[in-house]
Amino acid sequence: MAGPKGSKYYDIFLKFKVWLENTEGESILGNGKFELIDYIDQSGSLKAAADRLGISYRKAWGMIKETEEKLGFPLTEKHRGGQHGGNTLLTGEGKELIEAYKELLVEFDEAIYQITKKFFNKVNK
Amino acid sequence: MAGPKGSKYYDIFLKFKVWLENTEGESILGNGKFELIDYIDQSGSLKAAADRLGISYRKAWGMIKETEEKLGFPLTEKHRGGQHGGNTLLTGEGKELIEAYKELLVEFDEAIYQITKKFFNKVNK
DNA sequence: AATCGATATGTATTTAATTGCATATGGTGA
DNA sequence: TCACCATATGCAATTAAATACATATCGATT
Repeated sequence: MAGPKGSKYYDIFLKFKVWLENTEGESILGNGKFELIDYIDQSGSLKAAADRLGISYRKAWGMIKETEEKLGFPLTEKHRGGQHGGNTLLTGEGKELIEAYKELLVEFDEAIYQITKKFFNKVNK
Repeated sequence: MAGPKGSKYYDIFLKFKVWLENTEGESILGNGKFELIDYIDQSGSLKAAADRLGISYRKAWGMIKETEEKLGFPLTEKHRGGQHGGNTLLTGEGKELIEAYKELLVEFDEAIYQITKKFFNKVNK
């Protein structure tokens, strides 16, 4: 980590996480679900997104369902049937959400840099 | 949340979390453990701190042990025996750590305020 | 109408995390 | 030296979370 080799917190790192929560304190979506939604957007398929994330289709499906239920509106538009079995696209809200989240992460990273630096300066020796 | 009543994300909140991690990606200490350490500092007793947090002594003891093992140095100084059974105090490192963490949280809160506001402005309506 | 592949979903299983239980240790003051 | 009470720690038990398994539905294309 920050600081010279051998300092107390040399191989300790400060990590952070952001997520959306409802009034009951239930997590609605964090990084994993954002990634899933992003991949759905890129591939047009829930199955493809699940494969890419290395999780089961069953799990990915459950993640989306749970998120949409808690949010109260859909992020995806699913179609089944057809020669290719079906597909999943993002709604306008879904697209807006991943865009906003990506920007959020960038800004978070920037803000955190200075804070982290200061923290380790204080604590390392 | 941010935005007028009735807006899409009206009762959705953006939350964050910070914690220390080692090179193996194991969590070393997050908010719960910081709180525990802070209460130990205030009370001079692991048991009192556990009671205040509403967790078992067994659990609190395990939290401290695990943290110190992963960190590689002690945050507490335990004494047992005596009329009152014993007590637990913070080491210099322990005190420094909770001080630094408290400041970190304040700075995080400040930084996040603007970012959160922007996020919900983008995404609400 | 038969095929194919993704969506849809209940149920069972396994694994991990938490909690609780029981019991030992140690030292000060009465 | 006995009682008291917090620290110390293994182990059982309970819960919760993640994964796997099985099976159904749907509709464009052939």
